Amino acid sequence: MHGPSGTREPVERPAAPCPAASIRVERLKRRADFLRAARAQRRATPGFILQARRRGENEPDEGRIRVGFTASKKVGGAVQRNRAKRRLREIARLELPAHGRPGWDYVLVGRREVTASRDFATMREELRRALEALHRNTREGK
RNA sequence: GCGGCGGGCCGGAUGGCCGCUCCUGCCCCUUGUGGCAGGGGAGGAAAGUCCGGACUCCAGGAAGCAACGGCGCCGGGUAACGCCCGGCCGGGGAAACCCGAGGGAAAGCGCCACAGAGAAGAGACCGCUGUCGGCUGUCGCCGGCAGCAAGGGUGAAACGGUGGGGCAAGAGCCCACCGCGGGACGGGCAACCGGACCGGCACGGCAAGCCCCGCCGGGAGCAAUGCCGAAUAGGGACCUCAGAGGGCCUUCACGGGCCCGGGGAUGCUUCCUCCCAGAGGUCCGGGUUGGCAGCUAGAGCCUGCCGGUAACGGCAGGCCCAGAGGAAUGGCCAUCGAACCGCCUUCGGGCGGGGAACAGAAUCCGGCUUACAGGCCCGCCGCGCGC
RNA sequence: CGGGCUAUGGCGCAGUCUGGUUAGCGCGUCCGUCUGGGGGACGGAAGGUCGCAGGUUCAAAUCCUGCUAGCCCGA
Repeated sequence: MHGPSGTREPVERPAAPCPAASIRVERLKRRADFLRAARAQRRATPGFILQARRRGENEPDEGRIRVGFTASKKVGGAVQRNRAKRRLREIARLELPAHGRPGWDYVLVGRREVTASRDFATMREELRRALEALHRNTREGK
């Protein structure tokens, strides 16, 4: 991206409620979970759409972060869809352990063209901001 | 050197850091959704799902008939094919070469619009010829009868073509050549090719219209199928096959054996083997939404030799080459880098920009078809120049 | 994995099986007339590579083959 001087990306700011480093991120598999997440909150970014939902008290896996990925046929052919999912998986892997919250479900939805081609560092930044916005929104709402 | 034709192959490279998945080995006071190390990890089309198989279930197999579907020059290859190779015939091209669903229209039915006189075993509109009559000075015109089908015209197609003889005018009426039909004989495994001689021409097209002939095909599909676990009340209602049969031998009896009969696929029928005294289906209610096998060693890949014009086959040696399951094979960076664009050029190239097509396994193979930036190699044809 | 349907003027549909004559119908569009104007009625007109590419045939929207796009079933 930049010249050779661009050493590393900005050092990650220790998020306020920094969770345990060994936190696991589970994969969302059930259709019902996807539907519930879609009905909860959402936030659109240029590269993807983030849906998020805090699980109820009696749901299992209390301390876990769960995440699912959606890339429908609208995103493109198999190549575009898989590429979009791979990149979404990667930003989730890099950002969610530090910036996600335990007990939440997240779903990342791919968009046509953009998800597969947008600058990677920018998408990471957008995910951090979207997570922050949704969490703040919930605190104020409740 | 230029233009063209055919075939084969490749389809970004190297390294670093961080991940995913499978396999193997090791480690553990954390036997876990664990850790560490090493190794494997998309394609020529993985695609469309258009053919052919393997495999599994419908119990296994063989045969006939009917229906339906597919295929269709000949020979070969193959597990098989609608694929491939070689050949034949027809068409295109100056050639290399390319294209062809290419059996049967003298078994039958059907169709051939419009135009045209006439469209299937047809026809006489304009015409041509003779003769008779009328008109007329003549050329000629009109009408009747008889003969003709050459010329004009229509059409996609008009019942051989060209030239000559012949005739009142004409016509395969006769002749030559070409075409067509038959064909002794010769060549070829065959499709087919050549063809002495004979026939005077009769036999239009469409079968990707019905059809006839020959060949092939039972159905469903890895969400097939098998096993384990968990859960529940192995619950309830209804329906189907059905006859829970008969005889004989043996035994005191229980039981066993044989025969007839019944059932066990998904058109009907026959035969052989095997199996059965229970099996199957629908609906209501409840539970589960897990795991394992199938799952990758195969019509496999590489090399060499041999057979074959070739497709391909045989033998020997070597190799192990993705196995996921909301679905791995990735992300980022650096260097090198093709197309393409700009500038310079001593036409060899140099400098800068630029950054890689179509597309991703889902049971597995053999084909076909379609998409594809660009590059490499081989062979052939034509033209020009030089030796 | 298996099966089916559709594509025709701007829109909705016929025609395709059984090939041929002007590819037709309704709505819409445009022009004109009636009205002071609008609406409406009447008269007239324009507008179609029949999804794409090959093939069969004298002739193809129609028959055959291969593609493309959209939709719907079943396991």
